[in-house]
Amino acid sequence: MTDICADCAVRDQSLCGSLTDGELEALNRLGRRQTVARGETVIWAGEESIVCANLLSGVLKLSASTSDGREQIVGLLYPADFVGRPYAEEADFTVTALTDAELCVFPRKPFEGVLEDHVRMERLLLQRTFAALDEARGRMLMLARSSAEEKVAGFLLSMADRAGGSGCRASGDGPVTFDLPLTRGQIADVLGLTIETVSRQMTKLKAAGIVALPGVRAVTLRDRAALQARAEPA
Amino acid sequence: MTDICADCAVRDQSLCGSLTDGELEALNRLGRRQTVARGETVIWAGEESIVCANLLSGVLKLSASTSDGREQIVGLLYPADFVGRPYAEEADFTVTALTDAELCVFPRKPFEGVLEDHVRMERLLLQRTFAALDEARGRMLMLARSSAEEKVAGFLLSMADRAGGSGCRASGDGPVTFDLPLTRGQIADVLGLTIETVSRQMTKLKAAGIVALPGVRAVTLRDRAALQARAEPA
DNA sequence: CGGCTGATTGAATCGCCTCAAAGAGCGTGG
DNA sequence: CCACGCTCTTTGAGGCGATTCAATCAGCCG
Repeated sequence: MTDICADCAVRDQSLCGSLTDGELEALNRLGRRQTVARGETVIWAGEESIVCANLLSGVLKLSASTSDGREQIVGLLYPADFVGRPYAEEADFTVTALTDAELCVFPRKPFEGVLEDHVRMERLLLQRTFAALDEARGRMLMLARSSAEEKVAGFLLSMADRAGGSGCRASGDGPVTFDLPLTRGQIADVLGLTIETVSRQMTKLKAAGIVALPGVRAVTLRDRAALQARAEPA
Repeated sequence: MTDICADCAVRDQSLCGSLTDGELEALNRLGRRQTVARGETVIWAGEESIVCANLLSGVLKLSASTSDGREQIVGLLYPADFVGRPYAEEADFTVTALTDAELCVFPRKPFEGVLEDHVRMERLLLQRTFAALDEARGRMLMLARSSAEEKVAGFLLSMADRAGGSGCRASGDGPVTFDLPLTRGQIADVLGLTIETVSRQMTKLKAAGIVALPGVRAVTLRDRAALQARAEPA
């Protein structure tokens, strides 16, 4: 049998890290690799909640929209993050790939069974869900009480931290360059702003010499401390 | 031994509903009743996470603030809701009583032990945490994308639903009257508005004949459909 | 070179906030 | 019992930040 877990890049960071090689068997039988292209939607809000998954590579967005089309990104998912909503018949949020991505997908019902058979995995999921809840609540403060400048500055900082492992040039306070996996419009959806406001704030930070924008997607932090000062809250 | 669970009003609705009378013993030994007065803070953000609890009666707020004092209420807690954050060394949010309230308090560490010994309770907590996460994310959409009018209308509807059991006069679309457990300022903190804006929106709804305000704390829904139309999104 | 998508910039508007003052409800003490 | 002080609410006037609408610009691919 092909062992899809054998070459799993996130084996130890994901939920599966709580299982022994033997226990992994059960999941191994259940899971299947799936690649999704940038822009593709994996889960639709309002549809039946069919699958759960581990994200192997790429970045996904978790979004909610009003009936008249206003959208809000309520979370971003990175490799090793858990995707989906066990114990719900219906998905409340839409999951869409921001970059090409790879998932390890499990049918929800059988996955719930595995969860129930493996207490350590269930406990790890509980801890991650708490962490996600904390993050969501922190984001509520940001959305409701931060100015556009604070939102953009904070967002750039968090993206820089997140990109630390890959596109990083230097840590400390030296210039760091990285690529944003989001368009201006998507950044606006994360921050609860409009695309024009995000653009204006970026331009302002550039004019202040705090960041440089070598390309449309690229960002260089020239003065992390100044950026931090403008991010303040969150 | 005194059995504090014996006369528990929320025995079956709370996390404890997952336990048999026998299993309840362990929690019974751990827990202690605590009453808190309106305005009193139970958990301080940034402090060590010492306790978890079940809310027995009253309403609590869960809030976050920026370093410069701006506050946002990130959740409301009602009887039978779970309070606190297992598996975290530090509390990220402040919990404060909006009304006089009664809690069944457990020291966090020992509580985690009980959680680990009782899989059904842990599973129930997982499901509740997922539900809280869904709610928090839905609230993000509201905070970021709803107008002041939509926020206030939606808030009144949700409070009416919540008060359904107690202060209700009639269901359906007839006039329903209930008391808000929150001041205008606290409503503003929930909705990410200012106190003045909340007041103005309430006045506007009253002028439109959609609600009546028999007292400062009391609200009567005169036209639920119209209110729903103004709430739209969320 | 068009044509497309996404980003930037500008001008004008509007919604909500800020600041300010007055009013209502309520408990306390003279 | 009423005056007083306190907190919360309402209402008004004015300003500012973010949005809206609109046009231009940059990168990319056929």
